[in-house]
Amino acid sequence: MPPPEARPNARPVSARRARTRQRLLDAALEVFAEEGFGRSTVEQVCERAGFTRGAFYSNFTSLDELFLAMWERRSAHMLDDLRAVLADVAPDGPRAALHAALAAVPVDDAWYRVTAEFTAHALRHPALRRVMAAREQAILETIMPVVVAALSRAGRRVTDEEALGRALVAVHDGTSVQVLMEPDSASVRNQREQLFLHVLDAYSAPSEHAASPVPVTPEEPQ
Amino acid sequence: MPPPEARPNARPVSARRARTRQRLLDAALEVFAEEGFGRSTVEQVCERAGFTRGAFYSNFTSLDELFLAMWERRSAHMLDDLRAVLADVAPDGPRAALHAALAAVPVDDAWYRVTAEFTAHALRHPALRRVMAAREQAILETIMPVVVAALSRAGRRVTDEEALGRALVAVHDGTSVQVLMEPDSASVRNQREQLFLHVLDAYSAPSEHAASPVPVTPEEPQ
DNA sequence: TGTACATCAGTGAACGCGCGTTCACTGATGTAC
DNA sequence: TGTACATCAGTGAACGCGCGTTCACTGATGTAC
Repeated sequence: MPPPEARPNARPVSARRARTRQRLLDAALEVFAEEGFGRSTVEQVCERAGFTRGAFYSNFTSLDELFLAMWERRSAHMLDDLRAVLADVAPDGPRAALHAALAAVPVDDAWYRVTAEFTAHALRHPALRRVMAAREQAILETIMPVVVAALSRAGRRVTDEEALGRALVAVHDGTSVQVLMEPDSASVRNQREQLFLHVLDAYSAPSEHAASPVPVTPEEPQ
Repeated sequence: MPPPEARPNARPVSARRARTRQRLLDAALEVFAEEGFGRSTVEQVCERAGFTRGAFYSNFTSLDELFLAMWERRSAHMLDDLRAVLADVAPDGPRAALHAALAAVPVDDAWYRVTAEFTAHALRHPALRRVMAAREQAILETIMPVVVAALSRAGRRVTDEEALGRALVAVHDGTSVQVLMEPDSASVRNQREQLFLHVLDAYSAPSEHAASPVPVTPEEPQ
């Protein structure tokens, strides 16, 4: 039976080594967020993590590899959080589910910067593009059952699941920048939420046997 | 009367100098798009433009300054294109206006990468953040009158212009990545267009005196 | 239109630093008995 | 539980390259007469 990580011929990773890797990965996120990926150096990451450069080369072959490892770990982690939150809080309908989801995936300055650069980088490298595509797929598989269920409880059925999923991701990405650019504006945050609700509405229809087939979109706040 | 560029004490820029600057700006876009901003060097930009590094320092003080100048020029140029196209093609209602606008702002791989990195960079530097905010404002002022007019011709009036404008920008940004990640997928492009139409619909209502107050969203293709 | 001179704009060589990458080493961790 | 040995994981010094930045220079452009 293969070891947990399923790497065929890999030696088991010692605890010390795992700690070192983790500290390098954490440092990488901080440095990349502050300096930008392209401007970050091996030296900076090692200094932040409290190691010499030799330690880096003993664990990774390049900054690119570290960047990818860090991004994958981190985004997998966020997806776990999202899953956990959605599993608990979903049952109260679309608005509650939306609030829970937005709380679970907070719009985070540092992470946004890193992901924006990773995206740009991925558009240049087919292998990374596949990584991003897989991640997006995982996101959709995580949220869509919950979205569908929450809408159903509100008396609405989803007309085109794929289109809705893509729309939600697009709205998330597109509005995140706006929130980050004007972090103190409550109206930007409200408009973001409204847009989500409008999209839920547009991609679902009243189900036939529903008690009260009302649209999801609530009174517009102002 | 101040010179065209309105720089108080600046000497007039010679034609030769203007050509050099322009070649450096063009080279910068190419190099930044290929290598990423952070990984680009003065040397690479100069080689691409056919100059020695001295020429660069005679025209700019840093790569940051070049990046900003290039981004501003380029995005101003795209905005001009958009304005021109919209001035001509708008009168046929929302769908035609949308098509015209999407054609005028093509989803361009190289430009997307550069803008993604510029955004990340701007989130780190308040001065650049202001530049981006001003650009966004200019975009809204350019498109919103046309959007409002086109909807009005379709018998609909906009309920919240600010919210609609922000929603359109967010949808543009968010769906652009998706199109670039799967450039050959017709359905991604269609879904992008559908989403735009849904948003136009959600943020407008039938006007009272309209002949035929129908929604903008057409039959769903599939 | 031609010549002399002044200023401008880009050249190319030089300097030095920061960093990537390597590697012989030492201290830490694990194992056998 | 203690000792001897083996392997692993990170250290730190060394090397060299690429690039940022400067600057004395030359050829290009403009101007006066």
